Amino acid sequence: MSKAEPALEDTATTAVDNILLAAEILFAERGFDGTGMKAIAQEAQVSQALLHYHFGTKEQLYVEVISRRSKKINDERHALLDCVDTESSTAVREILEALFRPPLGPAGGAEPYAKIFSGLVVGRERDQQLVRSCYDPTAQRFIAKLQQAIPGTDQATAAMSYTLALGSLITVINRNGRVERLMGKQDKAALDTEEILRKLVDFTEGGITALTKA
Amino acid sequence: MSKAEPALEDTATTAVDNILLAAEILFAERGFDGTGMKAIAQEAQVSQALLHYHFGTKEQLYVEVISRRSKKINDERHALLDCVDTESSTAVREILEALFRPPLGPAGGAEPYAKIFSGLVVGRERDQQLVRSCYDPTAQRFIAKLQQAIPGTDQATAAMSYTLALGSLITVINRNGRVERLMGKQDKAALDTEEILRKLVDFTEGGITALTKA
DNA sequence: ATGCCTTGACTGATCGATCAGTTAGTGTAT
DNA sequence: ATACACTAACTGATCGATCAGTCAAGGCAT
Repeated sequence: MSKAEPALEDTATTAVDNILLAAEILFAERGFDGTGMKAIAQEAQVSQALLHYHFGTKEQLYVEVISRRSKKINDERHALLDCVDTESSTAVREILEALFRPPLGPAGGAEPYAKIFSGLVVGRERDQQLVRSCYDPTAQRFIAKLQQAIPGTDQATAAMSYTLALGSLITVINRNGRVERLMGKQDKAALDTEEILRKLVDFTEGGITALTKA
Repeated sequence: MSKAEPALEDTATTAVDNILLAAEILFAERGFDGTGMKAIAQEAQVSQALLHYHFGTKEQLYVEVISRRSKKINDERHALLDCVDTESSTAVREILEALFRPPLGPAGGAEPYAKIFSGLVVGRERDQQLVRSCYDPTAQRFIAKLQQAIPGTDQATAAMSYTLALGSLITVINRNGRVERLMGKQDKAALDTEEILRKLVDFTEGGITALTKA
């Protein structure tokens, strides 16, 4: 009993984890400039000074939130992508599913991050270097895999395909209710994630086919 | 000569116009929370108090910037959309071009707004009501036109097509250089607007075809 | 001289960041 | 075992800077 055993620490999270979680939620809801260190500290139920003690500056905390979450997402993407057989007739669909499913958050708990993720795609200057370091390497892997799956596709076309497909994702990842509103749905129920994913893959596969045929 | 004639006011803009232009630029670069009224006043070369005199609050100034620019964009969209013959074989392509070309900014001067436009699509709570009032009516017109052009398409499918197509737009409207970077372009020249527009229409038309066939 | 613009000066509030100081745990010499 | 030294974790108080917004007064047409 002399040692603390981290194995059984279930809900008893550490202060650092509390801060990261609180920061992720608030950054997602209000953006970087809209979120105060005081609000994060209150949400995490720690003192504001502790945030600076652990992360230095607000910007470094922001970087930490994004780099950690992006690592989880991209690790999951890589695992799915490596399973794709580029010779298969459904290769493109599988590649797209590997691209879309992890950020759509089937592995629980990534929902608040979705807004940050979307924001990065259209991001300001601050975010662009983050995208470069956290997402560009993975993007290059997807682009290369697309070129393998569709013979005769140059990097420019594959990169454009990747970019446009990613754009389609971010309009449905947000879950702001606009799609349902434009659909004229009477039942207020949100769309099912699997259904969205299927339509997303249908749409982007059709788009890529059109682009690479042209 | 007793009246001010707005016809010949070329570069001699009014203070209100200067404020709106400065606000648009800064809101686009730094976002709502990242932009201070002092910075807008300096950019517009007027006093900070004048901003509050003309627009009341920062939020009202923001609304004014977006509602004015969105009106121009959507007026242009409506004009193009009304010219589309839904019986034509190229109807979908023409509809998509009507959707994409105005915000891509061929009519000069809309470039800084592109970042605001993108931000609205993935927007926070504040922006969602703005999207509803400024863009939803136009969106419904495009969705209805799509249903006319592709017989047998229900509103849900057309709305999903519209949403996904719009997502593709916002990744290329930003011009943050990522597409060129992922393409591995040696020449630092940015992509031509007309070329981007063509690929965008190719991609989204293929996607919509896939969605409506399914 | 009346009414619309425009301004400098200013307010209280909130921002991110820093500080000295407290607590708890750990190793170490006696 | 006991006393001491050192460190990581954490906090309350407070800093200067900046925030959006206010106000009385000046300029300047008609």
